[in-house]
Amino acid sequence: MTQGFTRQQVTRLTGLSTRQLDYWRKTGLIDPRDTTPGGHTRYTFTDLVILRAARRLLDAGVSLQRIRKCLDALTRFLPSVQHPLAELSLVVTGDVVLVFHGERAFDALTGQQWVFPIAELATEVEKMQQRQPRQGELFPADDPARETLA
Amino acid sequence: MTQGFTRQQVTRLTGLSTRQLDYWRKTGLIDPRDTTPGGHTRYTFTDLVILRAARRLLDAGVSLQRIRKCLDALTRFLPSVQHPLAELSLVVTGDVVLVFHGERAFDALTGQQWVFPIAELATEVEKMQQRQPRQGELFPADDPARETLA
DNA sequence: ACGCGACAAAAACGTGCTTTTTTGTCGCGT
DNA sequence: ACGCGACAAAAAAGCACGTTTTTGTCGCGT
Repeated sequence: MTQGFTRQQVTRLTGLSTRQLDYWRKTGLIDPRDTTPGGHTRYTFTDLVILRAARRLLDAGVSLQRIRKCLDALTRFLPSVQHPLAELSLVVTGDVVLVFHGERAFDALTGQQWVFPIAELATEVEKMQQRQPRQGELFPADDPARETLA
Repeated sequence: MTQGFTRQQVTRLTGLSTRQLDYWRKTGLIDPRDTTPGGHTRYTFTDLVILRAARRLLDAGVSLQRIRKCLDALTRFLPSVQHPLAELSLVVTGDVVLVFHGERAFDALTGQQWVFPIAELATEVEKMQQRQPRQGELFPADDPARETLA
């Protein structure tokens, strides 16, 4: 297998600058293990995927600080996922990153779930419509004490 | 069929206040047709669905101004969809509303598509890895004039 | 080539403030 | 009940500012 990617290889593969690579490594966004005896950095394949994703996020207008938080949150909310960015689908709009995991979607920062199958709303309202009283009859919305005579 | 929903019925079905209904109608977020000779408003079923959705969006922390823009954008980007809010799925996070239409997802405000199947990134990088030259060989990244002798 | 340090420009963030939007409440007439 | 108008509180948006983060560039040593 590969021994690890050099910095230049990574810049080619990701389109990131060496400056960014260094800074990101220094600030802890990634932590490639050093394998060269001379203290040179070697990036793993997983690092590559992460960096590639980060690049796209940047292009999408997501700031680096937000990306940091997202990555933090991902590993926090999905500890079972070994390589979050390789297994998940992200959707970015505006300044928010959504994570799709199976059927669920949630905010990558807060972990809050926010799925609205609006279609179900229609049926929901329809159902409420069914229970609508005929004319001027009030129905006991908040009267739990109302018991039928069993 | 129903002749149309009265204001009170709508407040019950949607959980919205009469004030909101009036204001929203006045500011053009909805436009129920008047059917009563006395000038009383009658809401259509579609209005109900829209209002119900708007309510949930509000609860989710989306401001009304954003909802306005979203509704505007929806009818603009998906003119083929007769009743957007009844056919689409929305995902809300933070201050953004995503629309899911079939396989695609895009920002409800800008219409910009932002889907990141990160998994495909892996294979993408893998492919680039394949084409990687052996040692210190430079490969002609931007040299289209390089022709083999055919 | 890589890693590091330093300087500076660009981008993003937070904060406090003002303006606009939205909502609640009351009242009056139909 | 509905619709409307008016006043005020709450919420959101916009804006200017200083601070922090991020990036580019240059240079030096390995």
